[in-house]
Amino acid sequence: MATVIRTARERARDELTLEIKKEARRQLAEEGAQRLSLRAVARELGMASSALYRYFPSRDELLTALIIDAYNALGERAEQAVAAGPPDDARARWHALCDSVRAWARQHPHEYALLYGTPVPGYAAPAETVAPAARVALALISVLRSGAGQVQLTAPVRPLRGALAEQAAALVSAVAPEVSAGLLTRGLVAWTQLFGMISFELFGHLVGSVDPADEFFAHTVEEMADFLGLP
Amino acid sequence: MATVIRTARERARDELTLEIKKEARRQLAEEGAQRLSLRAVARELGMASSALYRYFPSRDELLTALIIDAYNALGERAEQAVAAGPPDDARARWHALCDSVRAWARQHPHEYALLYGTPVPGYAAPAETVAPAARVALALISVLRSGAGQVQLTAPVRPLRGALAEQAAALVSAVAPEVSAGLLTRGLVAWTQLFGMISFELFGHLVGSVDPADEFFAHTVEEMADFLGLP
DNA sequence: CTCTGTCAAGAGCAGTGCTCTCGTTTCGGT
DNA sequence: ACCGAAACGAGAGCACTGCTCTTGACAGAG
Repeated sequence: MATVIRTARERARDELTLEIKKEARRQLAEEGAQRLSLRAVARELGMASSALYRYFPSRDELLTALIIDAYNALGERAEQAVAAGPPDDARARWHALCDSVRAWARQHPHEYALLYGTPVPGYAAPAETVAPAARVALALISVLRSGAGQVQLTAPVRPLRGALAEQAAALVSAVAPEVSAGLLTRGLVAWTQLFGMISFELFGHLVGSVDPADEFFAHTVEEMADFLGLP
Repeated sequence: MATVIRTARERARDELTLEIKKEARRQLAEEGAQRLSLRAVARELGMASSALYRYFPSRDELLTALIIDAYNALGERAEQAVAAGPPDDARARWHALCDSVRAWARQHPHEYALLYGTPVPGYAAPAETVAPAARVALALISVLRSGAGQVQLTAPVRPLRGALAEQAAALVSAVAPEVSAGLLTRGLVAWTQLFGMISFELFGHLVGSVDPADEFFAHTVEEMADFLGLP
């Protein structure tokens, strides 16, 4: 196969592409996306800045590559956390999922900000990013599915009206046939709550109220598990 | 008073300061904070870029001024929405609060991103920003206080452990003496949920699931009202 | 009227993303 | 084995950016 018998040129190209992403990721982790500079990457790699354009057509493309890698890293971590939890304990899996996402975010704050912070102006997420981006959400849904049969809601879900009913039904039939539309909607609420809380913690909005946020986070995850009716 | 009898110089200075902020806000609203350029502001005002530094010592200082203005605009809008609601209907006030925040965010997406998106690298929020930033949270707490007596929780609040118990107690005694620590903690959960949901909507994370988000937002606000036990 | 502090403007520095050109190297087909 | 085409790295250069420093003009206070 052509993918196995590669010319020296192709091997060098692939290696350099990885090297560029590695150095870019290093600068991203240290300084943030805003200060990620193509020239600085080139300088660190000992090459001319113009040479980088043979590998990434623009700075945005390089950032997109980093975004995809970050989504996959976070998604993989979340999937592993869910898979490692006891199969019959949806609540434990929910905790594992939330903890893993928060831990990753705290370990990679700039990458988290790149994914869930302010989008780059005039930047439309390319189609290649949506699948990696969906992994965390799908992990959350897999938790709901694993506990779908034994869900015990303390309060009944308010009826879904109009467009929301259709959206929820479409999602149910697409990714979670054994979950009710009401429970899936609660999953969406918990999803936005999780990332809202993590963003507030990382972006400094909890300073002065519940910072450090470890116990607030643990408590909230538990309360949201109740909200989801997880057994 | 010296603030009334102002020299022509002082008046010109104040006017130009406002003019600069106005033009900067215009560019911010159009292009986002990332692309806000001091030189472009100066160009638009017909002055040299170096002259701007007599009014704002750096780009960050100008951004800080815009941040404070934005926090105040959002805070004022939220306070008015709460105040305009029926005094004896905490649930209606909660809806008004959430709707006003979302409406402002959708009308001023770049300013919202400046407040709740990725913080600028190496930028520590100056002390002048914390009071304006707290206004929305205080408006939320005022809703909790107005309904504190008649709260009916569908599920009891999980016990607060360790540091969280202390943090919640400190907040209660500082800003909401008639609210229980458990309810206030739920308020914090709803607070992070609200901004998480709005951020996801504005930053494009709801595309493909519940976009447009109007009905999802309304539904979630109602469910969170139940979560808070609002009458 | 003089003197002092404020002001706008211009030049300049160091940095950015990106483009174009120019030799050189490498690869695939003949 | 050769030769043209494609890929490559380097360099110069463009149009920007935030920011600093100097220079000369002007307004306000004594």
